[in-house]
Amino acid sequence: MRSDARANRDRVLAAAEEVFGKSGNAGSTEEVARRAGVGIGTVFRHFPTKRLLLEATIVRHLTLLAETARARGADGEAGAAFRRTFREMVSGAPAKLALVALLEESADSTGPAHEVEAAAVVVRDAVEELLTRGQQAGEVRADATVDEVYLLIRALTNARGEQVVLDGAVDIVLDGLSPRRSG
Amino acid sequence: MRSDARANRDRVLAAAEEVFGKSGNAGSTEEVARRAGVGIGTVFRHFPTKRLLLEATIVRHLTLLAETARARGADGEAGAAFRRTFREMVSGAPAKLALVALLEESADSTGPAHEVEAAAVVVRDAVEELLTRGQQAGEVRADATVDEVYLLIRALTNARGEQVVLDGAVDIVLDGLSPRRSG
Amino acid sequence: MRSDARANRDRVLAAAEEVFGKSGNAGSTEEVARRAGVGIGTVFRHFPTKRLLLEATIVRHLTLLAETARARGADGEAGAAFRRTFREMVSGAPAKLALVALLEESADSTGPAHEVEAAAVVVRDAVEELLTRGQQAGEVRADATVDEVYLLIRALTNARGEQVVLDGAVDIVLDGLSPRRSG
Amino acid sequence: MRSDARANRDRVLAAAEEVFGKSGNAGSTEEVARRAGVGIGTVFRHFPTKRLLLEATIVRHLTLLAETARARGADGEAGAAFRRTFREMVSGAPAKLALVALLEESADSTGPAHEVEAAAVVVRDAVEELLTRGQQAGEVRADATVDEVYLLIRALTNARGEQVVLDGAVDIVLDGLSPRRSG
DNA sequence: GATGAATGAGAGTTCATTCAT
DNA sequence: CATGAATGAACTCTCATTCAT
Repeated sequence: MRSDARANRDRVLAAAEEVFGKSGNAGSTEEVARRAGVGIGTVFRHFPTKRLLLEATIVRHLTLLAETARARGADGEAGAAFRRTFREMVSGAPAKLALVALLEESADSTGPAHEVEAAAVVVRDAVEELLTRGQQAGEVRADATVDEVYLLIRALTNARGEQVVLDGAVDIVLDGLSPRRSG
Repeated sequence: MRSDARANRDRVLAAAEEVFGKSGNAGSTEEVARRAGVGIGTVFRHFPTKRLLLEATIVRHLTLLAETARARGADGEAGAAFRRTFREMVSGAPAKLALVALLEESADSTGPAHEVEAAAVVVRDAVEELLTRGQQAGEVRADATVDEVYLLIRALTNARGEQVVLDGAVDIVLDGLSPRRSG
Repeated sequence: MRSDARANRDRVLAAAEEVFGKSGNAGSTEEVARRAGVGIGTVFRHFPTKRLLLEATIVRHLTLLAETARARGADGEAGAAFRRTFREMVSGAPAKLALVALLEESADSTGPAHEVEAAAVVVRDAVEELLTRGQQAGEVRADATVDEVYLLIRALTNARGEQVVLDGAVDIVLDGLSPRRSG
Repeated sequence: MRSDARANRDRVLAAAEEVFGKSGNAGSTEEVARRAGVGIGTVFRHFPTKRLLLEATIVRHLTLLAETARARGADGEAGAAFRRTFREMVSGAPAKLALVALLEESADSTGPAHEVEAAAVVVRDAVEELLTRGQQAGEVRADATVDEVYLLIRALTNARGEQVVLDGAVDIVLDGLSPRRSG
């Protein structure tokens, strides 16, 4: 029955990403169970508290994000890879990075767990690698730091608005990240 | 006793801005009452539902924000005024514009009330005026739209991070908003 | 200023009869104040608890009822007077005697106050006089007791239904109260 | 655990009948839970709003009442069956039919739900059948309508008073319902 | 291991009552 | 005396968490 349990765990996590991604921390554990097609007890067997479920959801998402970033970064020219990945992280994962912000609302507020921080570091590292390669290729301004780029990604990820407006805003930011003229 | 009531109303609003600004919609009305130093009944006398309290808090904040923007915009040279105001809106009002996003989480989800939308329009108008004047002075890129600029402000306002990182990110964005070189 | 106070007291009582008559004990004291056109403080100055306001309302109503009964009873022939009064008490005072029942719902449930019982006794006495005179005139069955008649009045007073149905039911009861054939 | 749930549901309904029968709509759901020996959450799991609990209580009571009426009505001679059932409905179910009246007090006041109305119709139908049979047997006055009889039952059901007085009042009413002499 | 009924602390809201003005 | 703002206990309802089956 090990595979059943594993399958249930995954369905719960997928359901949790939907629910928390849409309704934030206000999404209920029962809603997660319903969408996963399991009983509420099963959710709590795998994730003993709501907080842990939220953390696992975030870790899962960040891990997928980092993998995508690495895969994209391997392809082709450095500057284009950086910009493509920047765009994808912002547009392709709507409201998901926002999950991280939810942890801060969480009652006990003991800050993100180690596992979450570790996963976030992996994402940051992926961004860093893309950024560094872009800068070395002279396609991204040299004085931009990973922290700044990562903050911009997070900020835009959470922004709500029409797609065309968001795309325009990303264009502006990427222009700001292009190499400076004189010096 | 009218002045007492008015004073209490203001204290409640100030407390609500703190509480909702920090904990989002998850912040409790009781916490607001506690911070305001009044009984729970007093909060509900002034704002019959939590939703209305949230809306009043947002309107108050947006109104102050618009006033600030207009005051700043009147001073001096157009491009500098635009950039100064952009910076102030992002840095000076941490996590406050985020309040607007909270309305979407609100249970009934009937969208923001008219008063809130009206207040948001006032802010957008203030931004628009600054943007237009900056563009006419040739200090801001001509193809940037208000919606894009407003989205960037909102996105950065909600971003969490160290002040120095945030400042750097704003620099990047303002660079992206500077006039394009050759067409 | 004594007359002002007296006038306010009366307006409050009249408002209370409306409110409690319609909404029962669920009617709020503030609603009473609003209808009376006075502040909530004024209501509590005259009637220190809701319970006392309710009792005073009932006493007022019962007193008026008894007066009406006595006035009616003085007119004309005994049997007709009895029947006319019976009808009027049932139809003319819809939902008002029901107020008495509300006392039993009242939280502390220490039973009706002495004043209320005294007023109820006056009503019962008025009914008794009418009944006795009707019986002495041979127009009402001799074996009917005051308690039974009074219970029938109270029961029908509280009954909800269309007027024509209520009238028919009263006819049936009055037939039951007419002298028995072979007795 | 299905049988436990069913048992709890029934205990809650029985407790609700007690509480609402005695204190009306003012009776609290917490009191119901206490009497049923379950947690407050259990009550709300079975009946998501107080209103629904009230309705279910009424439906249950009316259903039992109709069943009793039909069972009694099948036995023996028509006039006796009518009178026996009339007595039982009035005496055997003290303060319970009154529950129906409570719905009108209920906040939203959207009137009784369909289920409640349907159950009430069943009771009325049972009364109608007994009445018609009694009239056909010449044991009940021919001009009495179901509505009138049903109103009398409801009125007397709600009446408070000593048993012996109530019995006497019922005797009077049943006399009023006996066939008219020279009609 | 899975299930879902039961639990009860906590949140929003109401309202009788008090008291400063 | 009148007023109405302030108070807080109590109520309805939600939801994370537990546990018997």
